[in-house]
Amino acid sequence: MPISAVPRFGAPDRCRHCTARNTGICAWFAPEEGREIAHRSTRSLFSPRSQILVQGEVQDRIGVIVSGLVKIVLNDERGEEHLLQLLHAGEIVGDPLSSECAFSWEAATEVDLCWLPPSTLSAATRHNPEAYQRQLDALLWQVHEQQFAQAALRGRNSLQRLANWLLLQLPPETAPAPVRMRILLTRRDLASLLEMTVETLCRVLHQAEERGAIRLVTPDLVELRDRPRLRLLARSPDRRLQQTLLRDGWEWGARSLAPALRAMPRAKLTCVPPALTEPAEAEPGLTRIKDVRRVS
Amino acid sequence: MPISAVPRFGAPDRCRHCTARNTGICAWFAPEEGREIAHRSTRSLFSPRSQILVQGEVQDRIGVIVSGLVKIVLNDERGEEHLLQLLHAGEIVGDPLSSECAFSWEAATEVDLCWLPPSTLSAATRHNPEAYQRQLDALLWQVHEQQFAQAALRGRNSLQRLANWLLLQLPPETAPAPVRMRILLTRRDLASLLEMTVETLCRVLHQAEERGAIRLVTPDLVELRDRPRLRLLARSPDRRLQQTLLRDGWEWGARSLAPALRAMPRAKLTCVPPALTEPAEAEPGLTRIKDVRRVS
DNA sequence: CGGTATTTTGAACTATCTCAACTGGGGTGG
DNA sequence: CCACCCCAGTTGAGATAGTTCAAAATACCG
Repeated sequence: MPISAVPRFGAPDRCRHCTARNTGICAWFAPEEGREIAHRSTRSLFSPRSQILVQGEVQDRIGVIVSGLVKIVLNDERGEEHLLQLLHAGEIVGDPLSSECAFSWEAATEVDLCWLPPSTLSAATRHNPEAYQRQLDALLWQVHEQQFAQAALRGRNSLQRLANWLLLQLPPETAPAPVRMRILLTRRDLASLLEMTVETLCRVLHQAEERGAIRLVTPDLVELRDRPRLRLLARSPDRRLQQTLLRDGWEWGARSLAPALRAMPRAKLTCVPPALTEPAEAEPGLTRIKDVRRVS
Repeated sequence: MPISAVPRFGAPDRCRHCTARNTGICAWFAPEEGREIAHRSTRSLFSPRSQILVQGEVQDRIGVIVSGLVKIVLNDERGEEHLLQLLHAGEIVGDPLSSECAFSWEAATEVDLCWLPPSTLSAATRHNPEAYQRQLDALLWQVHEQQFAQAALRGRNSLQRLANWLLLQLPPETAPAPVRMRILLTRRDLASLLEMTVETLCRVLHQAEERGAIRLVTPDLVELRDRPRLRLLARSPDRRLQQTLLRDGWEWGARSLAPALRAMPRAKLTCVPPALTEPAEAEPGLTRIKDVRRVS
């Protein structure tokens, strides 16, 4: 079913150089088990818009994302797509619980995927009690992540949702001067993720630019201009309340919400090292930008 | 902190007659463990609008809902409340992972809660490998539930969201003629859950009545008039998804296969036996209705 | 280059929100 | 027992954020 999948030849020690070997499920296994699994796993490449698992079809396997971004998509009967969640390197594609996919998994960027044999999970946990604990932690974290993501959409208008999302993607304050990020998602995908139309996303993006919070170097390259202002855009639009909330509200957000929120949808934008982007700006050839994207 | 909490005297065999003893976490323990836990657990009663755990405060314990509905509430910077999720009998209040509450847990109805000692969970799973599997299943289901709930809000207008929610609360097609349900949530809470204002909820509720899908016997008592029409109003984005939700939700609820699986949005309305509601309609005195509510 | 897909802009339209007033049940105190 | 108040629920009318449809501008690719 994955039309553009490109199966790679399997090597026993494939995992050794895998970038995902220390993250997520791959780190749960004991060394011997790891080798066994390495033998039975297969790798696939998916091109940007291809489907990995299709809603409604029967799945018999799960995969680990080695690189790239994967969308969890809900298709309604009008043909509309709803981007529910984004998955990053190290996270799991597919649903270990049910055999029939409730959603589709699609490649948002180019995706390198490592398929594990169907029974891997249960086998690993059977022999390795510690894997249980890890799996539990991972799931608990996922629940949290979902709750925070959901919370981030509530009671906010479009501009606030966008600003909030941008803030979450940004590198920390300590990053060197020209903070830049590449939006790896299409407008369509990002709009769907943030619960708005492409048109609204567009307007709101330029609104954030007009208000001096960011600059759009190219449609998919964002430069941070004024972090406090962006932070302001992400919060309450009500000016009267804004004042009072700058004291109390801030503490609130910082204390209870921020830690887990920051962990949330990172990497939908990817931070691009200044060294690589400078020349791209000097001569904004698009081939250059594509190269950068491949490198990162 | 729970102002209205009424601690009950502790009895060693308290669990024996507990309605939650076979659901959720309580079913995970081995008999001996169960007794040990029974000794160390405490019960509290919470009145409808009281807080059980407060966002931002440190929690050192988790509780099992014996009866009643508990809201997971997010307080944003403006002081607005956002109802993220509802929890039912047998489900867990509090977050086993982190010590500081990211959300508030509040009683939506009268709530009977059983507090477990902090280390209960880890202790149970340490001695009982099967508990791990159960915990995993419960969590996986919770992830599912969240995704479905989120999906149900997407790309739908207010009327569709309400109709969809009503459908999920309804007893199965096979139920006897006058299908009635009591809305246990206030308009405010339900509106928050469905992402709309109270006013919109009200209009949309009466819109569903005008279109002949339901009838509002009293503000909080709904009678199903025309299920297909209601389904039409919900304009289900994906038939398959809808079916999965309905089928699984009910089976799970009825048979209590996997404890946490009953977690579905069910029971925000409560199905009222016709025998009890008939007299209430004949003479719609509110005292009568209150009695019914207490009984159910 | 020329063609196609994506992004951006424009303008009319509409669902939902906001504010404000009204209702009716039911609890309270005289 | 009545008069009163209070609060959840309801209804109405104006304001508006966001959608929809349509078209221009720009990016992308052979």
